[in-house]
Amino acid sequence: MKNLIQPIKGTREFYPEQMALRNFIYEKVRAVSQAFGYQEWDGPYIESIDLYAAKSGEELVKKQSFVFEDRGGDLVALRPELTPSLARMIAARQNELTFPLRWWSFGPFWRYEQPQKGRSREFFQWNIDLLGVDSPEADAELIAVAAAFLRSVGLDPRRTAVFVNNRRLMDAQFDALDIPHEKRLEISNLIDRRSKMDSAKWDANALELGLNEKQLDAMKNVLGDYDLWKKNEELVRLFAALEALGVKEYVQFDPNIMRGLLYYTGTVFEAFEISGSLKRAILGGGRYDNLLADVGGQPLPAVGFAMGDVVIGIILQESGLVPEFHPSPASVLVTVFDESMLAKSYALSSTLRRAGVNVMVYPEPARLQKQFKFADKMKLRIAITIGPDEAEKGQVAVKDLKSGAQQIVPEDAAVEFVGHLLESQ
RNA sequence: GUGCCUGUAGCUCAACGGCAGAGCGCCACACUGUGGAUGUGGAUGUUGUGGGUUCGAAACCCAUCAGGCACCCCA
Repeated sequence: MKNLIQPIKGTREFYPEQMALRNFIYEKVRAVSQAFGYQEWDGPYIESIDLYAAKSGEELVKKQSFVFEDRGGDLVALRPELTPSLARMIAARQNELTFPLRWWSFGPFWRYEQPQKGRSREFFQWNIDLLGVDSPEADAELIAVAAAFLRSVGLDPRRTAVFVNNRRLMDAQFDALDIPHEKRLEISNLIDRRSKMDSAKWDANALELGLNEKQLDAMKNVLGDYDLWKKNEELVRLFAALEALGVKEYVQFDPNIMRGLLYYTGTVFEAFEISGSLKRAILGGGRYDNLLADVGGQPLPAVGFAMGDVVIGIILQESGLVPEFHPSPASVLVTVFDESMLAKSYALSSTLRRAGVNVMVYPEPARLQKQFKFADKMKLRIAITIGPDEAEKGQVAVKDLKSGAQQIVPEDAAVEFVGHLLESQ
């Protein structure tokens, strides 16, 4: 045991129970995506480093990507995000695709980070994007998709919320405060961290970045003004659309949401658990209208978001929202009484399978006690035994493991009897 | 890359300089044609690794590896 080679730091091992959670998230993601008419797609898992160097932030490419040299000497990266692949694939077929385009994807990504709660180096991410429409209503649709997902997994508005802001609105505030353009990125990053820092320290940092006292006070007024959205026509329309879409109770305006990524141009949003142990975004996204042109395509407006599987997985578990784990997909165990009964047991299992029942056969003769214990641990519904007594009369013993009742039925009636038992939940 | 914390049985942990233990789980039996409950018994460890201090180290010191948490960044 001590000599096991350890898995690579930050990678994920999905034992059946974790796999069930991953599949649960995937199923919910798919259902919501399809409910809004989005098409599933995927890109390559490895890409040339150049794809990211063109537009992703330096941090993401240089420090957070798994980069290596292939046998031809080219630098390739395990994809740290999907949007550049999306932009390229769309640009390559821009004249043949039918817009507006609604695409979603769920697949693995890699980032070289320090693993900690809510963060691993290998993770699955849901990406969903609407391309070709530039309107607050399109932004609202994506936020509605996010809210619909939260609702579908059982997270209600008391527990989770989507916080919305708008980059253009904030830029107008920066203009009004005479904050120079070259400082806005750092100040935005600082605003992003505001909820995690104590206020005195935050103030000190802001002054250090070059704000004067007057600007700092005015900035704090802006960041505390939760009615600021009423001054922005885009946000007024956005909230009207959210109300019509039936998700308004999930959404709040918050001027402190900035988001680090450089390419956002308008609406930005992030979903959080309101009172949980985790101060990490469940999902985040926004409008990015310049990206297609940046990678060499025709200009194309776009809005989308991404959700990692790690944070939502922790929240679902901590909230008790993960469905009960069923160790085995089978509902029936056919026991093996002894060597001479092996063939009969296999034959019965085959008959049941052809009738559409998921069936396991105990793989060797063993004490029935052991076999029933196994069936119990695997949470199977039914155990069937064919011993000498049954075999002699052409019968089988069917036991309902939930009620404990066992019934002897003719062999050729077994399929029907098992079917009834399984239907009776 | 920086800081703090933790590595003891399959799991959760105790022992904090003096014989390495408990609970859960596992296996067997009570009960050789039937699971969940109960009882009895049993197996499992180079105490992460390497070195040092000491009559004596799981414990103290150094190094190293691994993990967790936070910073950074972000899904």
